[in-house]
Amino acid sequence: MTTTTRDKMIAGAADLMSRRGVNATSMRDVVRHTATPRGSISHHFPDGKRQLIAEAVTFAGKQVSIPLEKAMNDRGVIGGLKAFIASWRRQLEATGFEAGCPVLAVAVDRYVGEASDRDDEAAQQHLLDLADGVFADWRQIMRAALLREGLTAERSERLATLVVASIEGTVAMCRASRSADPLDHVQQELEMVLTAALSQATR
Amino acid sequence: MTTTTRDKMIAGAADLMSRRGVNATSMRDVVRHTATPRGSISHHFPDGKRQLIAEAVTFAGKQVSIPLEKAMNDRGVIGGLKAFIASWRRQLEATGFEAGCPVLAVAVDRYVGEASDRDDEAAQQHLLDLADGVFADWRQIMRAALLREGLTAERSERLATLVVASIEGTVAMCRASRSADPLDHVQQELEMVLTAALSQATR
DNA sequence: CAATGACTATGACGATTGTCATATTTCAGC
DNA sequence: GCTGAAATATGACAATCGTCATAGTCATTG
Repeated sequence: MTTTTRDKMIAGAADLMSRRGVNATSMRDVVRHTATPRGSISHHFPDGKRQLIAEAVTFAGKQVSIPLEKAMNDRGVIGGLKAFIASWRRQLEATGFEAGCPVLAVAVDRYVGEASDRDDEAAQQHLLDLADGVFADWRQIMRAALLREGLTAERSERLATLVVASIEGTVAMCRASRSADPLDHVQQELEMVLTAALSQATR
Repeated sequence: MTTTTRDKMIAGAADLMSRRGVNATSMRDVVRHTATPRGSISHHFPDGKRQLIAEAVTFAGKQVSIPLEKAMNDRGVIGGLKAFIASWRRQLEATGFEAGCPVLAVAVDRYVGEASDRDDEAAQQHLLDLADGVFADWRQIMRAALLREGLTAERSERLATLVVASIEGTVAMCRASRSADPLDHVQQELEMVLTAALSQATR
């Protein structure tokens, strides 16, 4: 596969970003971590680090949204929620609570590029828009599943926002406390909220 | 006041961290932003940037927890929640959705210090512990208020975790989307969850 | 075989970083 | 007013950053 090097760089960047944040992940770290050639970075990503970050964000977004959508279709809203949370728990525990969410990292961390881009607000907003798009994507999957179960559009939107936001926050809290306890607590409460909303809708 | 310079540096660091993240905030930025003398930084913070970050985290933690605890005591759980969310909304809108939560920034962003500390895991954990302590502090205030209203210890702990985690995640999402809509949605749902839990407890 | 293109290797560049050493200033307390 | 400590100013240091230029390798074509 000719795109192996490029893909490894993107996946490695997403992984490092989820562990350290955007600015703490240097391109030299990426090539070290993925055992890829350093000279290829400007070849595969002519727009530099900003492009690599952007591709890492959309990559991480799809990596979550694709199985999430499948789980929602196969197992319903509650099953999809369980699968969503389980995947985050797996990532946290597999990395010793080192890796969080790379999309959240972009949403929190402001990328400080080369001197010419220091005040380039447009380029900055582009990364934020990408992160926002990923969140909106996840939210939309949740929202559609809730709609299918008979909830109103407004309620579905609100609950989807609550689910995505609370899980993102919880993952960060788990990383800080090196414990999955917050995830357990949030999972229980979210399941109660959704089951209550669903039973209320079909009543 | 002799501590004015020091305090301005801490507050400025917290502000910049909430806007850009930890690593995108340089000490030169802090002194530029706060109009404080650069030479004083090693005087007031002999342990360097790591100490400044640590003090900024605990400062930001108290800045939230003190009014939060007061609101919880004065206006009850729901009123306290409203005040909690309102303060975040104020900060987001006052800065044009630039400033998020500096504590979350520390929880997501890994500080990359000088070469001698690159592999110093202990010093790294210290900052994470501090962020975790702030989250635990906020959670504890919420938890105590719920306990006072008659909820069980387990339920109070779970709901407190949900509230803090979801709001942290929501603030980051608002920053990404440059909109307070997620905060509106989460606020409505959290209020419904808490009122339902309270009425269930006193029944 | 030649050659054309994609890909890799390596070193250098200016800029910025955190830190430190060394003045210089400020200002209580005597 | 003098003195000594606290605070501030300034410049330099090594290290690292993202980027780029140049040269080398390699495979797939004609």
